[in-house]
Amino acid sequence: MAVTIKDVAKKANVSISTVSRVLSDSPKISEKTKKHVRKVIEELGYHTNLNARSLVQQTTKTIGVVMKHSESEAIHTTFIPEVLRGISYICNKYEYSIRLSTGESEENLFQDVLKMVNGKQVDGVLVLYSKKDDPVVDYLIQSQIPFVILGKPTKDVNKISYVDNDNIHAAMEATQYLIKLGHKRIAFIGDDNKYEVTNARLSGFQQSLQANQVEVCNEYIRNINYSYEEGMRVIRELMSLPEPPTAMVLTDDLNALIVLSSLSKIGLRVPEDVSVICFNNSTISRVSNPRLTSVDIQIFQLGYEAAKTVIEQINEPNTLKKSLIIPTKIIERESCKTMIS
Amino acid sequence: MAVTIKDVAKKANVSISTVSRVLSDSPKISEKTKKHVRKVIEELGYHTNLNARSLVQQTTKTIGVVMKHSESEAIHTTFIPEVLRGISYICNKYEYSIRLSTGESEENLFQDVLKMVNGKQVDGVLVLYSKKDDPVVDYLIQSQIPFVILGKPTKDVNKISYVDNDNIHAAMEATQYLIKLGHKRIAFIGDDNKYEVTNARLSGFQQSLQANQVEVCNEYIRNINYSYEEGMRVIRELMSLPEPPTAMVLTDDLNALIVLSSLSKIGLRVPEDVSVICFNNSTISRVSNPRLTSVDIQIFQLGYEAAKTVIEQINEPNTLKKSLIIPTKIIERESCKTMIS
DNA sequence: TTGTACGCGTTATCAA
DNA sequence: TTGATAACGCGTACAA
Repeated sequence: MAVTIKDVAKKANVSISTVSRVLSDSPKISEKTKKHVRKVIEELGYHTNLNARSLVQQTTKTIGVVMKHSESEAIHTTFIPEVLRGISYICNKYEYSIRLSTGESEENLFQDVLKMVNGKQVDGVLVLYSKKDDPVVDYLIQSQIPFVILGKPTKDVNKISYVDNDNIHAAMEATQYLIKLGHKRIAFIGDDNKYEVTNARLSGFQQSLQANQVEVCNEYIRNINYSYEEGMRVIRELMSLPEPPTAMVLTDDLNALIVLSSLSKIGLRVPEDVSVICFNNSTISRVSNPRLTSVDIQIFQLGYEAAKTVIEQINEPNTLKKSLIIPTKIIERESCKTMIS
Repeated sequence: MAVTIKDVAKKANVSISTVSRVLSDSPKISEKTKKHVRKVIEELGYHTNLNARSLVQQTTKTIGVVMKHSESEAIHTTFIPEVLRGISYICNKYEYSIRLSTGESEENLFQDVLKMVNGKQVDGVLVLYSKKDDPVVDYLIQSQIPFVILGKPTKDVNKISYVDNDNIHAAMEATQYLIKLGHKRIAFIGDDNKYEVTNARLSGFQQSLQANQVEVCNEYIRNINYSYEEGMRVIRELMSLPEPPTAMVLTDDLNALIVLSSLSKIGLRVPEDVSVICFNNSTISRVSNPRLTSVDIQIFQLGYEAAKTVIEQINEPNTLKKSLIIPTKIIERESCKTMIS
């Protein structure tokens, strides 16, 4: 059995409470006994049992991080490690720990969340996605636990704190960027439209076209879900249309990589034959061939602010729900070109 | 305050212990009272406080997962989400939770680990990397907590359970593969050589050359650490050598992507001018242009088995330390070609 | 400034 | 088949 506060007390010839007070550096304890007790703590190699502390303090100093469920292989490869970095940065700073909740299926994930909040294992929760009719979010609202969504809530917006980009606006800008280059036949290739991000970006795309009196052509709106084969097929179809697109906006740079390859396979060059702009600006954008012009959504910052907001909500539970929009920025590289008409 | 077992007991007119027994579905309780108590539990919305349970049972049913520290931006992008998938799969299956330990700096990470194992917040630990003189591992050994390394330990091999590929062998095979295609001037481009993987792969590379009486040329051994600029520089240098390499083995496919771009920039084609084989076989390998011949190290499986081993060690602490080697396989795609001499 | 005693929410042992 | 009660390890009023 591990060494407890009792053992320290006994060996130091003081009471348990004294030890406890030394641990929390209470000002009511003389420097002398502090020194003494600390020495004993050192000698015995004592460490406080965080479970016991949680039990009495009714707080865990840990947040639950809920990822997309992973039954599909398409965990957003470029996204996860980077948000995790942002989240970790804050958690380290505020001395919070992270409990990770993945889950094979949606049901599985839900149970996992249920368990950790019902089981009082976390003080707050950070949900890394947003989608319609998510039981997880419904439950979190009802449970009253502080939580924030990384993404735009699909409902109950005023009951939920969230951190997000303005994806509609960002997509408008991206589309606008292509239009300014003279493109009129612009395709939109999304990924998993179960999630709100994709929908928001599509919406922005469409709005931008309309705002610029460019005809929105439904044939140009496609979806490849991180599948190479699907990408090949879609690109082939798109480019063999009577009026093939001259530019494309992609919702993720991994998908953009697929499109780059597909285009190359059928002998088309980027940006000479078709311009490509994508979202996320992950490492992939920076190293592909050609390097991709990409909308930087500031993934690290997203994680950083989201985690920070969770902790704020924990510490001031009655504060208003807050929403934070992280700015985006188009990083120009080599994949877009003026349309010569 | 949340509803506790006491509240249930009171409302159901039974003792606390009866409720507890119902909770664990003890056979000593009559079906009748079980039904009754369960109904009350339902009505009150009672949920077990897992901290309290951990306290008395001296077990947490959670494992700590230690990632590389993240001060560098180069969290191995392609690796993390996929191992996490494997780990999650097992954790869900065995009803374990995951506590994630990242950390800005090495020191930071170390403190994090210290806290979670000293604080009795985890039953076991999974370290997702291996490197020399790692204080984390030293501490884990000394602390007696069950743990496993995903990677090859640098020392104390018989005190440590680990799951790994045979990276030396895998690198030999990859190199051999190029040699069989007729290549003699083969470069090796690694990534962060702080970690054991890179070293093992380099070693295998060198051994293979020697075994095949191919001269090992130190100028051919390089290191680009997920840096595009560095990649450009190295490739330029390499290819302007009097005798430039005709083939390369890369330790990661993200780096391979950089090399692909660099090569293209200076007008060299893959595989016509230089063959490229890489490790990890992530999505990137499958979608790049050309698609990369890659050593599949089975990342999911790695995570799966590692997590499983941790749980086994937890449940049978006195069993021998076990090491598991996950087989690798070269996935042939488009980036290698016979050398025409 | 320090000690006593109780409570946090469970599980487990021993009686009944 | 059920109930009291003692742990588990810690924090904290209250008392001294």
